[in-house]
Formats: sequence, structure tokens, C-alpha cells
Amino acid sequence: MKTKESKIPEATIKRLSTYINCLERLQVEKHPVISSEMLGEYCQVSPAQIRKDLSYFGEFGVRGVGYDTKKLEAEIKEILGLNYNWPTTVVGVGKLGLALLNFTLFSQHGFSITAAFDNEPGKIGTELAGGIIIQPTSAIEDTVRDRGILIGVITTPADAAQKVADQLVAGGIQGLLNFAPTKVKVPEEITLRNVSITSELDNLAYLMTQKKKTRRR
Amino acid sequence: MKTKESKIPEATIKRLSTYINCLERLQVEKHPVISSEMLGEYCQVSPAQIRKDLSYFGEFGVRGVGYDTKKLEAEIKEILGLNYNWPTTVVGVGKLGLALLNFTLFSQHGFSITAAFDNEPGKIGTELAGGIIIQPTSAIEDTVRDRGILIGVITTPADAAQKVADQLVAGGIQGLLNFAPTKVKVPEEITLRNVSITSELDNLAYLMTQKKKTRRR
DNA sequence: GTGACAATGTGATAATCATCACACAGTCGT
DNA sequence: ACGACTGTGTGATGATTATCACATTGTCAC
Ligand SMILES: NC(=O)c1ccc[n+]([C@@H]2O[C@H](COP(=O)([O-])OP(=O)(O)OC[C@H]3O[C@@H](n4cnc5c(N)ncnc54)[C@H](O)[C@@H]3O)[C@@H](O)[C@H]2O)c1
Ligand SMILES: NC(=O)c1ccc[n+]([C@@H]2O[C@H](COP(=O)([O-])OP(=O)(O)OC[C@H]3O[C@@H](n4cnc5c(N)ncnc54)[C@H](O)[C@@H]3O)[C@@H](O)[C@H]2O)c1
Repeated sequence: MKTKESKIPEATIKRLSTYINCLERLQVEKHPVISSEMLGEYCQVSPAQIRKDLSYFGEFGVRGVGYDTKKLEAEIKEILGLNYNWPTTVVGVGKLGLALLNFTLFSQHGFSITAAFDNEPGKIGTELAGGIIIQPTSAIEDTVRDRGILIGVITTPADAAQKVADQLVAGGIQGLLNFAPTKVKVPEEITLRNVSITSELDNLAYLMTQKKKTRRR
Repeated sequence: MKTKESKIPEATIKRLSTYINCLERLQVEKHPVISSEMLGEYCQVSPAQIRKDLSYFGEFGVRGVGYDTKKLEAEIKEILGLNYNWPTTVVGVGKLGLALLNFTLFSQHGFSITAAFDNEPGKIGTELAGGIIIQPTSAIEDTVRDRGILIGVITTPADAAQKVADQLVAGGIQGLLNFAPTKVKVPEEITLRNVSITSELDNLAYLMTQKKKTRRR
């Protein structure tokens, strides 16, 4: 029990990401400096929580004054590793995949999508905005390796997710973001995150149902 | 401190949603019954966690045997309120909005999208697959009220999110799912969830950076 | 019927995370 | 130069959530 340091709550990381968004907006609105109190207003987090979150990584504010919005944004990006360039690929160029491929704001966070794959003959060879050409899934392994792609985003139907994940891993991918509603299995050393949009809606439905119930009594 | 009952962890609700997915797959694969151990395998949750999650709501298993996949799925859907029909609308028919509008699996969870809005003249009046006609945002309030729409999904750019939220609320919406990277403010009684795809990627980048660091030492 | 067995349901325990409260550091006006 | 003031950084405290361990209960073979 010597190598501590990674005692950082998962929830803290999530919040850091939202701080970035707020700080970007604050700069646009010409606020060079902000207190944890105000920042808390903006992103709906308690001031104490913000200070605690940041304190895990160092001291970024000036006592009696607050935080330099521009500097703090840069610091958080550094913490999250967003100053690095992350070559990324999307597998499954369907409705969701296309939305991600055309989403320009990812580049601001250091993600550059440099390849796309699908298995539908009609789609293969199509050129997307940005000059990316859809490749067949058979090319996943080689392309990932050759271009040093580090992050793979899976937007295929659920039954294809595991196969695609295996191919990405074979090519040497290091991180996977899976949108398919199934948990894929990957080796220990691969970082994996599942995101489920449906479960967000489910959650909403639950909260609404609860609220309705309490209102009734 | 009498009215307890809603002591259910947020994380539990999230997991319930993933259990549904697994249970659906298990039925397709002809497993009529499953143990918490096996279900844990499938959705990467510890068996004890699954049992605890379910125990908040009742007893759904048979000791010595396990859970009836079909029944359990129905029970969880009941718990989450997914057996109810939730009239839903999407505001901002861009790339992401379109993906959601065309996503057929939502209906299986009780969500039926019955209206769509945008403010771009070129899009207004367009008929989408499913027969939904894109309406101008000026019609939000009336349409939401007239059709009794309960859930609003916001997929506009960030700077339009608050305005759109206000309009939905004015129409009597009860729940909001916000995809724009800004926190909107709504009255207490409205249920609100923000979902940030970018923050999922940020999170992935952080985890990968950490892993790289520990590997180095 | 009855006993061996298998997997649930749950109180107790441990770990994680958020909140609080305040000492302390930096700024600014005079 | 100094004192009043403001807002940070953080140990202590409290709340929430996950894990453990096992007593309990229904099943099934004989
Ligand atoms: N709103 C949404 O669109 C939404 C919401 C929640 C979850 N999801 C999930 O995201 C995934 C994609 O959803 P979508 O709406 O874009 O579906 P889609 O059908 O529009 O797109 C799927 C794409 O994957 C391709 N594909 C199929 N099998 C493949 C394979 N073996 N290898 C490579 N490509 C393959 C198809 O050709 C298609 O282009 C699904 O798993 C879905 O459940 C989508
Ligand atoms: N992959 C993604 O597409 C992605 C990922 C993460 C977050 N987001 C967020 O989701 C939102 C939508 O993203 P997108 O890629 O679909 O953008 P988009 O530009 O394709 O779509 C936005 C749509 O909203 C409409 N719109 C603009 N102002 C409006 C208003 N006042 N009222 C109603 N409609 C209005 C536009 O006409 C357009 O159709 C954005 O806030 C974006 O940051 C998208």
C-alpha cells in the first residue's frame, strides 16, 4: 500500500469534464476569473465539491480571488490527458456513428477521428465529410496498427460488438467506447467504457415515476 | 424522517437498466432461468450487487434456482416505469437528433417519439421516417400541451438549450434529457438529466493516460 | 416424505464519496 | 505597511454505496 495517488473518485473525473465546458463558456462571456461559488452556479455543483475535486491534483486558484478561467481549463485538460492527440476510429457508420463522425467539437478535446469502418457493401468506399473513406471491417486490424489508432468507438448493432472489439484489440487499440447495448469482453490492459443512451432515458422514466408517486400521497 | 422508501442508490437504477438488456439477450439465447452468478458474468456486475439491487424492491428469485429471465425483465421494467407509455419529443433535428428519432429500440422501453422540432426553415415541414413532420420551435408549447407529451429530448446546440427547455416546460413537459453541453435550469418539479457523450470520451482519455503512467514506472 | 443441495435475500462490515467548517494565503484600499 | 476581507485548500465528519458472509428457503432425486 505504497503507490496511492490514484485514489481519485470516478465521479470527480466526470465532473472535471463538465468544468471544462463551463470554463469554455465563461471565457466566451469574458470572465477572466471565477470563484468556486460562481463556477458552482454555472455547472450545478457545490463550491466545496469543486475545490475538493481540484485539490486532488494540486492548487490552481488564488486565495481571496478565484480561478483564472483560461489557465484552469488548460490545467484540467492536462489532467484528463486532452492535450494529447488521440487518433480515433468509429466502427459502424449507421445513424449514431455518422453523428459522431460529423461532430466537430471532439477535436477541441484532442480526439481526431481518422478512420471509419462498416460491413455493408453499399457503404464501403463512401467518402464522408472530412475526407474519411469508409473501409470494410476486414481492414480494421491493419489500419488500426498502421495508423497507430488508440481509441475505438463501437456503434454497430449489439450482436456485432464483440467481434468488432476483438478486431480492434488485435490491431492494438488501447481504449474502447462502446455504444452497443451489450457488454463486450476485452483484455485487462484495454480501457473500456460502455455508454448507454437508452439507460439514461430509463433512468429519467424511473425518476418521473417516483415523483408522480410521491405527489400522489 | 418518516417517508423513507426512496433510499435507492442512483447507481442501482443505472444497473437495473443494464440488467434489462442482458435479460433480453438471455431470452433470445433460450435461457429461461439464470442465477445471479451467471447474470453477473453477462453484465459484469458482482452477483452480490445484483441481489442487493433487486432486494430494494422485493423478492424476485427462487432460492436454490435463480431468476426467471422473462419475469425478472418484466419486473424491472415495472420498477423503472417502462410499462407505461411515455410520449416523447426531440428538439433539434440535427445529426444526433436524427439518430435518436430513427432509433427503433426506444419503443421497446415504452418511449414513443411523437413530435420533432427545429428552427431551420429548410427542415421545417420535412417528413421523417415514421411520419413525424418537423415543426417550428414556435409550436413547441402548444404541441406539447395538446399531445400530452411528457418527455423532451434536447439535441440543439448549447446556446439554444435553455430557450428550448423553457418552451418545453411552458408546454407542461415533465422530464428532460439534455444532450447539449450546458446545464439548463428548470423548475424543481421537472426531472432533468444531462448526458454528455464528450465527457465519456474525456473519461476514457483520463483512464488511458493513467494506465500509461503506471505502466511506465 | 425427506435429506442433500444450490442459490437467494439480508444484516453487518468495509470502502468510497460528499459536506462542513475553518485555518490560511493573497489582495487591495488607505 | 498593515489591516480588513475574500475565497481557497483541506482535515474531520457524516452519508452513501458496495462487499461479505451466512442463515434461510425452495427444489429435486430417490
Ligand atoms: N439513437 C441511437 O441511434 C442509439 C441510441 C442508443 C443506442 N444505440 C446503439 O448504437 C448502435 C448503433 O445504432 P444506430 O442507430 O446507429 O444503428 P444503425 O443500424 O443505424 O447503424 C449500425 C451500423 O453498423 C453497421 N454494421 C452492422 N454490422 C456490422 C459489423 N459486423 N461490422 C461493422 N459494421 C456493422 C451497419 O451497416 C450500420 O451502418 C446500436 O447498437 C444501438 O443499439 C443507438
Ligand atoms: N456526436 C454528436 O453529434 C454529439 C456528441 C456530443 C454532444 N453533442 C451535442 O448534441 C447537440 C446536437 O449535436 P448535433 O451534432 O446533432 O448538432 P447539429 O448541428 O447537427 O444539430 C443541431 C440542430 O439543432 C437545430 N437548432 C439550432 N438552434 C435551434 C433552436 N433554437 N431551436 C431548435 N432547433 C435548433 C439546428 O437547426 C440543427 O438541426 C449539440 O449540443 C452537441 O454539442 C452531439
